[in-house]
Amino acid sequence: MNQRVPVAPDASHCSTCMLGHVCLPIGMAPPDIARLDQLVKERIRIGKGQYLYRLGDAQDAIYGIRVGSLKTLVADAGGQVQITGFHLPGEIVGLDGMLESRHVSSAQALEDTEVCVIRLSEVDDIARQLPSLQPQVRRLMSREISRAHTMLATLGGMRAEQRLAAFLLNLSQRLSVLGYSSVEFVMRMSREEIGNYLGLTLETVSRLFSRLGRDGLIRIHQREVHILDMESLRQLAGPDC
Amino acid sequence: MNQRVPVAPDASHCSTCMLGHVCLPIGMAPPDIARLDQLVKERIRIGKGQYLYRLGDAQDAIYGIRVGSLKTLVADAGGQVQITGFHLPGEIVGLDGMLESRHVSSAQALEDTEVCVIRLSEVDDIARQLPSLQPQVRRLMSREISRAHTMLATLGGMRAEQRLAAFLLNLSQRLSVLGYSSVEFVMRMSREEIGNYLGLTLETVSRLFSRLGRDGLIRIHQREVHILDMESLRQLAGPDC
DNA sequence: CGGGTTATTGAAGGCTATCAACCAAAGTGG
DNA sequence: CCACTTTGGTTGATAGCCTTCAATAACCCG
Repeated sequence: MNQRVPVAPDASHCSTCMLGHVCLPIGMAPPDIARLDQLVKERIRIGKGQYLYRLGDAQDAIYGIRVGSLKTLVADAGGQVQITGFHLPGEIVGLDGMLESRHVSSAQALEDTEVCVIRLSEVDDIARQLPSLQPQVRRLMSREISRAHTMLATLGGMRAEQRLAAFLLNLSQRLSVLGYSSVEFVMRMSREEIGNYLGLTLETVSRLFSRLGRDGLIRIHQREVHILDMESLRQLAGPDC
Repeated sequence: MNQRVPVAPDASHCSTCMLGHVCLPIGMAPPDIARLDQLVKERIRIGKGQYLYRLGDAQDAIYGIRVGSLKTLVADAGGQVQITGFHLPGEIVGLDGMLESRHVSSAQALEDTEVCVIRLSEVDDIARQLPSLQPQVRRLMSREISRAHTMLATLGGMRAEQRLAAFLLNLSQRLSVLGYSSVEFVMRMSREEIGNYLGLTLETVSRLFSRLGRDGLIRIHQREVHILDMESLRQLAGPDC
């Protein structure tokens, strides 16, 4: 099951973490970042397929992904689920569910994953000596709102092929920020998960991947993707991406 | 244009506002709510069709709706827009765009509207004497994230008729919280706006309204709706709504 | 009252879901 | 080590939902 790991005194902290440029400290002044080091006192290791939290669990912390990846999902009473996001290292999950201090979604590991635990009570404590922390948390939440709104535009306004192109470009862009190749990567999620996320069936996803391959925009084998023609892919996805 | 109105000393404050049970103070202890009164020093009146803020505007405040209604929307470089929400009195808008202190969406009045201005700098000031304020703001943001995720599930997993039924039920429920009838109300938005919001064309929306009318679930004339069979409507929308 | 906006309705076609078969890879267990 | 099973992915045929194009009607506001 999930393994809770206290952070050793000599272990990597926010100020020395390689993900500092994308994670919680993003955009903060270096002296402020040093003060974040007290914030994370615990980490959690999650095996592939395990849950970091589930709908209904008490919520008193948010989580920064250190290694691995997660999907977040909501479920209705009928058991139908909707994947609301795929999350890579440096991203913060668990931002919903503060209304009732109870998670209204679940987070499941797509591979073996480790997250930093950021307790909200500590946030309020440390914010007394670090006034830039509260606005920072708001910024992170704001980013999640904005991300969800962009996703609404994708589901509401694009057709299947556009959605898939936008999905690939988004993944490519986020991986490149982390230092990985933007044209050659492995998708950690199944066709079914991609389809659910994009409001399509897995068959449609598979077909469209094949078509993008036939058209020479990508080369794809199972979950390994090569982007061969980034420009055409961008054109497909629309003016933004 | 928009009219900025200082809040008179004897005017209604959060502690005496009729919307206290749904707006920013929701769930806060009464003595804490009294302290919120210093938070709102200004209101803005917006005429129908006018914008409260637009994409790219500097952002340093959030807004609580006092009277009227708004839609929020995002736009891509190609000019395509996606409506991300319709907002009623008591709801807070402007929660996105904190990442760069610049709005990444726009908010437009569906009718003559008045909002309370909540400056974020004041939030951080007042929070020093009122520790429950920061968590409260996070709760509101968390609610918006959760709302967006629910909407993703609607767009990703439901067919047109279900989406429209869910839309009507959602509106009905929110209006009833405000003290209005839950079975008879006026929609302030056009068919096109509903369609955009739900990822449908305006023709599909119109057709489905007509069909729901023929089937006896609702009676509809232009923007006036009577819900005749709430139960069937719920059944249509799915297990939750 | 007229002009423009908004809503309704019809016909046709395309996109995507559904149903189904098949394949590949990875376990599983004897 | 090899059948057998399971899981995930690909591809085909068909149906149907929803969009698109189009025309008409109703409404609203100056």
